[in-house]
Amino acid sequence: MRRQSKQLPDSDRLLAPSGAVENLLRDAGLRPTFQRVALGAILFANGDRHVTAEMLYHEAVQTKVPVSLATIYNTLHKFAEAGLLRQVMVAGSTAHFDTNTSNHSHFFVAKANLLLDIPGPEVVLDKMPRAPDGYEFVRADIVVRLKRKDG
Amino acid sequence: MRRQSKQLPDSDRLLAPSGAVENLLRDAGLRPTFQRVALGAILFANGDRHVTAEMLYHEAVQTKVPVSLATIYNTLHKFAEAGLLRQVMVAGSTAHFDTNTSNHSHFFVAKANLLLDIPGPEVVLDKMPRAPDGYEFVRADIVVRLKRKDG
DNA sequence: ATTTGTGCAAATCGTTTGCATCTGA
DNA sequence: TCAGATGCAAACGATTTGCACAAAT
Repeated sequence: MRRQSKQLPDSDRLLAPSGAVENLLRDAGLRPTFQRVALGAILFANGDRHVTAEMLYHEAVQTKVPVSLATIYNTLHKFAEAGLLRQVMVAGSTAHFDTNTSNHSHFFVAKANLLLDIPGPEVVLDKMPRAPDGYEFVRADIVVRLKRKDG
Repeated sequence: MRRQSKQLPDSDRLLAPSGAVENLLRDAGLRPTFQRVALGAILFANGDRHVTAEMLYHEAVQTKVPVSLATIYNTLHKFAEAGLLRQVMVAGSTAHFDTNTSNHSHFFVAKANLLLDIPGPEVVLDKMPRAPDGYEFVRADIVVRLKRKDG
């Protein structure tokens, strides 16, 4: 069923319906501009995904969405602020964003810059440590680093 | 007992004895150059510490150790390669290095760029997830993010 | 009409690299 | 002697910023 894209940005591809995305954004208190709706359609179409700014930018360009890299960064941060995305700080320079905003852990393959959700509640902390005096708990991040079996 | 430093880089301050550091480096297969010994003295003097390149650089400059930032980066990576340090990828742009190379978790205060060991085996994973086919486990990193109680 | 978002290019930050020069074994 | 280290400055990649213009309420 998945034919090649034929310059039809809003059809012929697995994108979320623009109307739905518009509401999503409005409900999150964000102005549904053209680029935000288009990026939202890319991001929230199918199940959960992980993107970097660069990845989303390329995807947008391929989908003929007129958008600049600066706006990609802007949008990713706004979405994250609004709770539509979760920023995953896994390592190194590049920031990853996850459309799965629930509390879960990640696999990360450094060489491939590949980020994956760990399915289910398989990884859990045994005990929560108590925060030192003067500080309060924000969140526990668990990253299980992997490498290819050969490499 | 701790008087002010008086331009006496190798005394009058809690530094590891150079001889000991030299042996440490030699045993790790690293040439004990002047800067490496000096940086090693700073790093391995007292208990466990965490440094960024920038932090170590400033400390070195203050201690009148002639060293360039490039060499700091170089040295930190060589030390890490040799198992004398562990690189902690906690977030964002800056790399942290930990003189505690044992398997343990961290607290991290983003605003202050402050990294702390979580004492003892307080935080442990309940279950290890099995790696997806084709991949193998490298290591699980646990970072408990904190913020100041007021801020 | 006013606020908010966008695009571009320049600026920034942490880090790496190329290369000539020094240094330790 | 000579591989390996150092320092400097330039190069780098990801991200951010300043500002003029455009779009949404």
